[in-house]
Amino acid sequence: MQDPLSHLPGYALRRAANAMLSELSSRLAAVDLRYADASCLILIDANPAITASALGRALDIQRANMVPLLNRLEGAGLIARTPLDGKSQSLSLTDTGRARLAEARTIIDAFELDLLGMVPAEHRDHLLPALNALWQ
Amino acid sequence: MQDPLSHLPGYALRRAANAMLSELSSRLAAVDLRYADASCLILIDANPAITASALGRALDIQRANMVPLLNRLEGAGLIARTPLDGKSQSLSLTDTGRARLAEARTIIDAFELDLLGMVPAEHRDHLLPALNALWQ
DNA sequence: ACGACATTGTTATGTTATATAACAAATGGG
DNA sequence: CCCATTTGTTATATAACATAACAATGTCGT
Repeated sequence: MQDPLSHLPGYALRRAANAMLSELSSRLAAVDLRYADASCLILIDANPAITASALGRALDIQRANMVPLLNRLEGAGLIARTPLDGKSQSLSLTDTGRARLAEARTIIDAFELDLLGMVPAEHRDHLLPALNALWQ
Repeated sequence: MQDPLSHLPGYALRRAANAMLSELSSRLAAVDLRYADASCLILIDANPAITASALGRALDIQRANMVPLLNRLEGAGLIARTPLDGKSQSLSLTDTGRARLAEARTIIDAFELDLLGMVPAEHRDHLLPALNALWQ
């Protein structure tokens, strides 16, 4: 089968991201978290009292789409929303949330190692800077 | 803002792929094609009389999800489905499809150049092999 | 201090991509 | 020739992402 697509960086980027996301998602399912959930927990942990919209901006998720996401995390008892000034609300991890995040980190760290392990050594150190240049 | 996520290859991969896909999609909209449409046209062109399910396998798209995709391409007059053996059907580009593909190629080629141009020179040649190692 | 303007959280809604299960019809290997 | 597999298809569900609108609130310039 002729595959002219593999020569296109954009196509390879898409396929690689899909494969990665699918594998990571299934591993995170073991602790009942989605990819976006884990990202939120990590970012809230690193930025205590961050605002819902600031979190959305950091993750490039629209305000409107943060609502069901945060509802789910709050419903699972992982985060708490505290009114900040009548308009904004500050987000924080509950104890349960911190514990779950610790579990997620174990999974994620192992995953990232496996991911980099798939890349031939001579290309490995170039991957992260190259990828970050594409969006940051 | 603390951003522990940018250090994670998996996260960078996701963000880069999203940024790429969003930009390419909006450029392809100029010729009324989606990302998946363009991929199909390219692959059908490179593999004349390819079967619908073989195309789906090559693109990692489920058989069931190929149906609306191919319906759309056929409805737009870009491809033709020809019964092959009573069970399979062979796909081919119409003249309109070939012309549209030529337009798409111009857009895609320019896009891939721009994409690689965003990557610092010292990392550039490592991107494609690194990405392909992650899924192929 | 006030008024114009921007921001926040939210609801509602739509689209795209992707997943599974089921089906009839047809193929192909043993 | 039979049985497992493949093909195209329908129906359906979920996740991710987008837009528009809204009320309430904050902010900034004057």
